[in-house]
Amino acid sequence: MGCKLTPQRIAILQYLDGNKEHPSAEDIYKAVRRKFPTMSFATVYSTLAVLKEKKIILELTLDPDKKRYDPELEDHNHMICISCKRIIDIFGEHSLTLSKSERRNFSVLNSHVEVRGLCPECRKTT
Amino acid sequence: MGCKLTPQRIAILQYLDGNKEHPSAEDIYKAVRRKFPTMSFATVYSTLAVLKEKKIILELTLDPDKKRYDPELEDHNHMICISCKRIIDIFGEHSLTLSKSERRNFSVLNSHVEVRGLCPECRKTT
DNA sequence: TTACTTGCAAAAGATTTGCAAACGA
DNA sequence: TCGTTTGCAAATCTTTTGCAAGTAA
Repeated sequence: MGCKLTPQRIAILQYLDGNKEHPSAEDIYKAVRRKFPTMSFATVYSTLAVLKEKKIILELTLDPDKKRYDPELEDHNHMICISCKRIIDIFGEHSLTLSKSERRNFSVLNSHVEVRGLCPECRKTT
Repeated sequence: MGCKLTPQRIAILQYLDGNKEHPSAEDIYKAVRRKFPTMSFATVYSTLAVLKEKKIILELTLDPDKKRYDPELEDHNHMICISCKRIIDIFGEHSLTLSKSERRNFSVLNSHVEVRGLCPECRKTT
């Protein structure tokens, strides 16, 4: 993988693999600490930094409170529930029309749609 | 305006009016403190909370480091330079196709496109 | 072996809160 | 006047960093 596969990193990778929850660093810390009681936040953050750099996971910024992480690599977008902060993947198409000067001036790496709203559960409650 | 128009709030509003910089709370604090040397962070944050709630400004979450604020109320999207963190408005059209079940389950309040890339200045340098 | 990684604690940075004094309506 | 707002400091929360000890390759 281009970096040392320590047991801690393997545990984090296993927790993230196929995970649709878009967990925060703390969620990951709490979950993985069950296997590794000595696991520290520093290790979680440094592992996330490595995985992010190697493009094995995405760091999401749509939750205003904290960063969330996503192991889904297929191109997709997200919905966030403004009430419970649950994040849901969206795989539909999306398009954005950029003006000529925008396309000329800004070199685009990627684009991402954030949909804000209420999830089914919170819609019932409110 | 439905809340007390204190000189501090007026100064913050004036600083934000027509501002295309997408300033952070600290940017606003530094700028407005020139007029009000006693201005505190607490006042900036509480004013921003009021303006946000009254939908007079938008709180942007696309800068991973801190929240940024935008007085532009017309529907638009944003580009962020991953190098210098400059945020630029985009007024083009955008569309996102949601599946039937997505539309049925999630009540959408708004959607927003974040484009990541390099701004003209940073593209030259890199 | 050895450079990379871990774990702890402390630090940093952004944001929030408690509360008494000040003030706009 | 009176309820809201300010300003200060302290607190909170997330994330980062320094460093000695441990470990994968």
